[in-house]
Amino acid sequence: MTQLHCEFKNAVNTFKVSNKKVSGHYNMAGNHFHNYYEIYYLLSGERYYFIKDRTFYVTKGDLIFIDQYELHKTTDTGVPDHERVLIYFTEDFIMTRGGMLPEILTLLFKNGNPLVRLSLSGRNFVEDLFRKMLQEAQVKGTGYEMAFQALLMQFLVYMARYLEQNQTNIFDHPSPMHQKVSEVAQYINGHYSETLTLTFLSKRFFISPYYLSRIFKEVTGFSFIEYLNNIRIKEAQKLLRESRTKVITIAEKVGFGNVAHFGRVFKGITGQTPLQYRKQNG
DNA sequence: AGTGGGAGAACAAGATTTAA
DNA sequence: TTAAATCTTGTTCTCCCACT
Repeated sequence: MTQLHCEFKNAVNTFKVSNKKVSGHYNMAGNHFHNYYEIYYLLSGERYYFIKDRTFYVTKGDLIFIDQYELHKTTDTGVPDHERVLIYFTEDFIMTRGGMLPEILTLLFKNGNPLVRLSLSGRNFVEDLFRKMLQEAQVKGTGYEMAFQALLMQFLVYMARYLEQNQTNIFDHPSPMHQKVSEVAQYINGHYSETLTLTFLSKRFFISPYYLSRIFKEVTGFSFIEYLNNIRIKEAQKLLRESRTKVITIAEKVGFGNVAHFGRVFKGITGQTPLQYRKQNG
């Protein structure tokens, strides 16, 4: 496994670009939603990418745009070896100029279709930009942050125009199993504030709980409880940021029976207590 | 010092996940 | 599919901190 990894960070804005070649099979671990925009580009190999409530089959030359706070995870397709480019950036990193930027970000990241399958010329163009970005981030010459920002802008504008000209395809679920799990995930997204158990869902979707548990993990990369908790904590974070609601009330609103448990899960996922999070982000 | 919101530890009961 | 292993959750109790 080879890896190049560059990061720039201060209090206000952040970007990060990395290039990773993975030999064999790999399933990611760690943070599964964050306040960065994320761009994932597959140089070679194939992956499944689960985003929010459905799985995309990603192959060489595909781009994925992941919005802020969107739950996501890549999983193995069974085919070994892949190489990808990953770019993260915060809104502040790029929002320093006016123009069309908010519209472009909306078009690319909030259009309901995270997967873009590029033409050959499109691939050449973006791969060239990615190479330059990686080089800037690696060499860190004078003004490299600005240079990186300019390259990122160029990429975003190119993609916005690309999407305007090319019909965005609606991609099929990779298999009926993926579709079934996607339905369950959609249900969870709509009902996380209620009491949800695997048994309840398995009855509602006519699958045995054991089987559901297994395919859910296989498709999403999350166990049922992990997924549910991530959705709940994501919403709790939003409430902590955007309201003054008491922690105990937030815990109830997002579906936790008691605060003690809410606090435990919150810390497990974010590494912070709810109030620490509010202090930092509220 | 008293009060209330919040964090967290320990434990038992129950639910989920895994291996066969 | 099942049983066993493991993890999750609710309860309760203690401690901490800010405020009065």
